Amino acid sequence: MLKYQQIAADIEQEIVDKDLQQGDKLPVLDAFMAQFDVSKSTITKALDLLEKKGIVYQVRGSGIFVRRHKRRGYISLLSNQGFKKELDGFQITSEVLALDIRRPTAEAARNLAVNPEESVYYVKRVRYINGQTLCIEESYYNKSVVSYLNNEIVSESIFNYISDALGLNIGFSDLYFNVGKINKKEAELLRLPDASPGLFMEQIFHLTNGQPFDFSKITYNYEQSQFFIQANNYFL
Amino acid sequence: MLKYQQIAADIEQEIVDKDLQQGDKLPVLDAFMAQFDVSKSTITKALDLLEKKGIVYQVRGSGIFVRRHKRRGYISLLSNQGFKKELDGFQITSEVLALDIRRPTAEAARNLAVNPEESVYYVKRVRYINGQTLCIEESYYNKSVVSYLNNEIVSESIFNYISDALGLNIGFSDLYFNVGKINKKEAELLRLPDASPGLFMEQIFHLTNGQPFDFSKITYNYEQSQFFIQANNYFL
DNA sequence: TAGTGGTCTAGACCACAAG
DNA sequence: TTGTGGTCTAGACCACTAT
Repeated sequence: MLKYQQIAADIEQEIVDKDLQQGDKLPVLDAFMAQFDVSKSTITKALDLLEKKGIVYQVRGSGIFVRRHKRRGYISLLSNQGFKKELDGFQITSEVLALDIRRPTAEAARNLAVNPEESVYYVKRVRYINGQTLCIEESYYNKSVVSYLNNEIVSESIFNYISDALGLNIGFSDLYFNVGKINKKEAELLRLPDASPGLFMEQIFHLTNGQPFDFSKITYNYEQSQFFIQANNYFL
Repeated sequence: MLKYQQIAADIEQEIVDKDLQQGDKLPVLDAFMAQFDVSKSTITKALDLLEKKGIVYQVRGSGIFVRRHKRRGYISLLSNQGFKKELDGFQITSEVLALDIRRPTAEAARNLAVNPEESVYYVKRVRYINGQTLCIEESYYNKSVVSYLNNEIVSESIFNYISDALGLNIGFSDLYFNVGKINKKEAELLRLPDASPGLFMEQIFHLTNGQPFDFSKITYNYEQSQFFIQANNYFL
């Protein structure tokens, strides 16, 4: 692990351990430089990482402060990998409805940037949170990247498998969503009345080298769908 | 403007001018160093900024590539300032339903971190996109930050006023949302049937020094609500 | 092996905030 | 005025990709 990543992790851990709250001040740069025995740039890099993650904010001339939102049970749309951390204390399980190798839809082929003739993995799951339906998920995986999947893998965290077992590095993702009414089939799976509100999401995941490997379409149970985003204003 | 910001802006402009697409390769670092006559760190800083904005991705040992999503008409949830840029070609207008100074609700006071006795600006608007209802927006502004508002300002972009006229620096925001059914009052304003699906968003905006100054509750017309997010995987 | 991006340093200097 | 974070440099060295 790189120095600045380790330092960032240490500082983050310290925030958790000391249960620091929004607005609490962290030590000054000089203190961190001494503590970790590294140059100013390395500390800055570590803090920039924490800032990107939405954990601190830096104020010139003043100090470094903790950024911590207070609401629990919201799904973070930035931490990519589905749920996990944001929902600690919440139990996520999956029921696998389909797992096979097939031709992608035109839409899937386009989003995965693969030839429509080329087979892909298809996975359809219903996901549950504390026993209640959370969402229906249909995923297409580029087979030349994700070469093998089985029922066991697909019942657990597919992303853990991809990064840990396959050693692939997940880089970034594009996420689109809109709101509408669910159809009869979706209503059945989500155990909701027909034409209930629904959140429809599409997400394309890329490796760090830019290659798309996963195109997913997710329909959320509106009763369980609470999301949050921490945005930074790089935009001016 | 700082060197690295200017360089980032120049590179971004060049991507637009040359109409580069997702995956297109940019010049190598050495070329940029020569072109702008700055050190490697400065170029790296500029490219990191563009990476945070979701405009490029960098691949070690390979190069720097353009990242560009293809779908148009989606509202970016990361570029903070409501709409504007993402919706070029789309006309956004506002109808002001209320503008006054009042005691905040308990909820607004909590989110703005002000005393419940302390008056705040309250603004309620309906926003239209190409003449169709887009959303209902109720906003509370911390009066000790946003000291003055009038009907003219509030009919246009409040954020432009805050940054340009008041000279305040908008830093980051926390955004929460869920999906449900709109009530009768909301249905009227959005010109939708009662109990239509709706997206309910709450957003807290902070200055760069961390002070919250705007708490907004927004109800979106589900027919006009298409959103996108470009996420990076800093999370591992 | 050569090319390319990433990390890290030490230090000079700048810009903003607080007292 | 002092403290604090931010920018920028020049250069050494490292890690990954492509060929």
